[in-house]
Amino acid sequence: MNYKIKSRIWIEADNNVFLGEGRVRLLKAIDTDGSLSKAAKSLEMSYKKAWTLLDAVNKSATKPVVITSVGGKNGGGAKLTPYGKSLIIAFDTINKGCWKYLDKHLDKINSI
Amino acid sequence: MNYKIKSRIWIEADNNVFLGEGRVRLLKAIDTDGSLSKAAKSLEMSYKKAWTLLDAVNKSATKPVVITSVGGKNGGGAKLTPYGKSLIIAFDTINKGCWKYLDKHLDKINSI
DNA sequence: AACCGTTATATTTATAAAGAAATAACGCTA
DNA sequence: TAGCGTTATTTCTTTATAAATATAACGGTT
Repeated sequence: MNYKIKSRIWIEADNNVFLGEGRVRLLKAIDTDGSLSKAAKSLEMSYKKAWTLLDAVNKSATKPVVITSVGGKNGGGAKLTPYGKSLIIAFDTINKGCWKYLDKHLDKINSI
Repeated sequence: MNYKIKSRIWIEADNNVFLGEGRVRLLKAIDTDGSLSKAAKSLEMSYKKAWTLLDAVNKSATKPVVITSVGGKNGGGAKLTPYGKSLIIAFDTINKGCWKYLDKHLDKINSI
């Protein structure tokens, strides 16, 4: 039997978690759906949990990541800023690179 | 303010966690102390928690990692196998390399 | 045979995290 | 002004995790 190697990476700001895989997944869904409640539904997550995650992201970010609006034509919505979109891309790039690095070095374990 | 990037890596065997940072820390303490109960104390962890961790390691390992003995001269003890010692070294090597990789690419986030 | 320091295990009790449900507020539309 | 679909927030309940406690078994030593 061969072992597998796994990882989780996350970004911290001032000792608080800012971005992780779950939060990036939520940001992607917001970008697709244009709404926090719809994003929550599409991820099979409670609205409250999604709201709490997004709130944490916005509070620890150095620049706005998602702009929310309440009321109006369609009831409101949530929209990623260009900064938010760039964050998703950068995070995914680093994450995939990390996986690649780890897979490349797993034989250090399997060959013992 | 600048972001920091953090990670956790772990090894899985057959969809079960085999080795992670906490388990490696425990193995190191066992190697130092020669006893699971002493290792637990030195890590300020309950004996039961330490035992459960070690049990999980032994159950999912492909080769013996720690040999325990009960009764006898000093009441018994726990001793790493050569395989166990090699695992610690390999895990730490990969983990440090992962940190280095991530730190090198953090500017992808900070420079947005 | 009694003692000792271990490993091994079950049971109970706290504590923390997650989930569910309800409600308010907002601003456009009709 | 009543209705709609959102965001925003509180409260309560449930579930999962961790911690604490107790006890058995082992095999040398004295």
